[in-house]
Amino acid sequence: MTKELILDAAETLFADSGFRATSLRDITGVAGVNLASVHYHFGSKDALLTALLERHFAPVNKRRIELLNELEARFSDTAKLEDLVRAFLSPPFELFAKNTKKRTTLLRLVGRLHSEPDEIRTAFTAALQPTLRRFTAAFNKASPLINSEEAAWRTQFLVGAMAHTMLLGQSFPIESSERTDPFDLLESLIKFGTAGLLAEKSQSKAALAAAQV
Amino acid sequence: MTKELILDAAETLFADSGFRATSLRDITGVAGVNLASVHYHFGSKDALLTALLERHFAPVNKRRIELLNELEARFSDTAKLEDLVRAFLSPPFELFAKNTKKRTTLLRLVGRLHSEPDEIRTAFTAALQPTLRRFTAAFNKASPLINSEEAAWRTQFLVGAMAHTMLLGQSFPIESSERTDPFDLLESLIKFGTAGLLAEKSQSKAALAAAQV
DNA sequence: GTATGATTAAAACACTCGTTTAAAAATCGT
DNA sequence: ACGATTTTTAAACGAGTGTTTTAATCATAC
Repeated sequence: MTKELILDAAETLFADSGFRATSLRDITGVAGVNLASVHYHFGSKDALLTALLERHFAPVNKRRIELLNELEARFSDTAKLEDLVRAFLSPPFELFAKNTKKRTTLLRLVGRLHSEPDEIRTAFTAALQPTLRRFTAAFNKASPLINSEEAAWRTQFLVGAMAHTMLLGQSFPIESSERTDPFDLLESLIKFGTAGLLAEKSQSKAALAAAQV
Repeated sequence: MTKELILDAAETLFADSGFRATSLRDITGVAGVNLASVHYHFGSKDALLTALLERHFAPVNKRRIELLNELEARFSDTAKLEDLVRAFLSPPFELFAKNTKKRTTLLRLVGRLHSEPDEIRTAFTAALQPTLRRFTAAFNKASPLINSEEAAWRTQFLVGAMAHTMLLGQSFPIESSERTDPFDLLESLIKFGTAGLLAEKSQSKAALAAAQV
């Protein structure tokens, strides 16, 4: 029980302020448990973060791969790019939809993790890497205008757009729109990313120079 | 002289490890100056960061607005979207190109600032906000398929893709490509962002539900 | 050359951090 | 009901933080 209290508190605080800026005393204070119980149950602050990631984000990547497998099985080698993008982006949004209490907390946490200092981010990034490789290959196959190197770059662009959007969370700095259904946001992101991935490749400066010879 | 040494060292260290994780002793150690000189010249660690931003990133936003003004003056109200995107994205890349010594350090620093904990990021984000508003309006005008709210969202997507890309910097996790000319990266990002901004708007779930009545 | 002001230097301050220790309390099987 | 195990508690440790203080050094003008 204490274990859950700690994880819940840590989730919120990490999402709000980041890993390094959140002290164990902050966490145990919010959770209403003793300071030492963190080390009793998890061993260290780093291990607490690992447990946190394991609890929520391992399932996200698993779900992504599931969806990708379904698409590839169904459409052999002609899966529509938009479906692929959706398979990549929707699992984290679904994740938070299930945890109605936390609302956008988890989304912000994911967004933030993408930009934590390197020592912290490494574990998170490493876990994402295999998933990214699969999707890069799938994007590349579904977007014939670009080569594999370009596909890898653009996948990173998509990850960046996603992470930044999640980090902003509910505090989206747009005056006009009070209606910020995260799933509308997801749909916009899918359209944006799909079009970006499909765009004609630009010629590199090196290629242009060679063409003029 | 000491002032410059401190700024240079802080730039690199902040870019590598983030603001919070970098101690003043780290900075003065690298700079080879006394610890107290930071407070003598800047007043505090926060003020040091402010000075850093002022030195490099105020010119970036100024340049963006300059380029935007030129485009709008030249093409009245039909500026090409790709040119607008280029006007927004290229100044930070030009910035680092001038500082040949530092290479991608500055780029990584900008990328990281977009995701520092809120207290730190606020100043940086606030400085970006007016620029973002101008570009959002310009994007909206040049991309007739989307409304102003959608344009604001997509501008944020673009910022996210840019920030993430800059943060990755030279350590781009792509095996195949050793040739990572940052300006090729910029061109790809422009193509990606332009296409994303031009994409047809998706119907929101609310709109779909209304249509079925 | 010496007085004046700007800069640097060394040391300490008050505080927070993650972590550890050791005792108290609670839980559970028998 | 008691003994064993798990969990919680309070207190402290050592290291590291930003900041301040005080004295020493430097540069510059008279």
